[in-house]
Amino acid sequence: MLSKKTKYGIKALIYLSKQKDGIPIQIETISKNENISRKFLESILLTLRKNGLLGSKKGKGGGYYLIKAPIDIKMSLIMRVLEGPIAMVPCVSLNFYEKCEDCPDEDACGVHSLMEEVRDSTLSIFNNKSLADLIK
Amino acid sequence: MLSKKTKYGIKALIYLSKQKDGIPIQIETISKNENISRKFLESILLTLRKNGLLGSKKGKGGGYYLIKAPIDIKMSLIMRVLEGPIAMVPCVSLNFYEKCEDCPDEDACGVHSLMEEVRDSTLSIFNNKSLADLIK
DNA sequence: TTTTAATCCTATTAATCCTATAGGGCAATA
DNA sequence: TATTGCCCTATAGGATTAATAGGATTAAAA
Repeated sequence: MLSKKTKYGIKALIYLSKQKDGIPIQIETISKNENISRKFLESILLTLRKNGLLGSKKGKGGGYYLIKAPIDIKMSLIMRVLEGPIAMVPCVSLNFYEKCEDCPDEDACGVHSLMEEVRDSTLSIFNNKSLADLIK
Repeated sequence: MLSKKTKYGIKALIYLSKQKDGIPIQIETISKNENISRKFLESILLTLRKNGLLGSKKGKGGGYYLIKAPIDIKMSLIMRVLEGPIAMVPCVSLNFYEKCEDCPDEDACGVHSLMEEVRDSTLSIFNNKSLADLIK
């Protein structure tokens, strides 16, 4: 299930996509327009900035803005930054791989190969969708 | 991320698939062979039984057994029973639908249609895999 | 130079969900 | 009727998520 963090983050990104390029938008503005808790949103925007999705400007007239064009922001990146691994099990995760301690042989594991399939199909969707595709 | 409940449940189902049909296997046996906490496994097998995946026999010589052949048990059912909705958001869930309280128009929502795609592709994998496919 | 308006950052709380355990009840078999 | 093993509910503890608090820092404007 999608966390609220991810949901709020995507909403904020969509909101920013609709603004004029480069003009900083304040947290408060997004918070009110999208009905998201001010402080919670603050921490979300911070991680989006730290992961290179947003730029910010401090002080009066400051705020957040998109660094790249919406069409150049893949959904797979957004999902990884906000939600974490796309795979359902760590042992098939490309970016967050971890071995199962209880599984002697990954290649022989039925769950492993099943989850690999799921990962591939999900990933191909997220890789082929950009933030721009969410705005219609 | 897949919960331990689901992981344990699948392991137990695989274990039962490998047994002779209809012979009840005790919780204790599965617990020891698959290294799963006895009591936790007990509650998992109970939900599998209540959802029509397993049968049980009480008393001496009792235990759990598969009701259907592994090939007739779709992974989509197993996932729904153990993990819950397959969709990432309730508003695109087929079996556990819930309206987003913050979204005025689902058809205009970009997240909605994106998650519908993800659901469809995941579901088509789970619908086309059975428990039998996990055993190789 | 002072005020004001913003983000930045860390810490903490509150709530929820997940994992695991406890203990007795109930049914079937021998 | 004793024993075996599932049935069921309750609950504890921990991890994660969601939200809040408060001040530090930076930049623009008065």
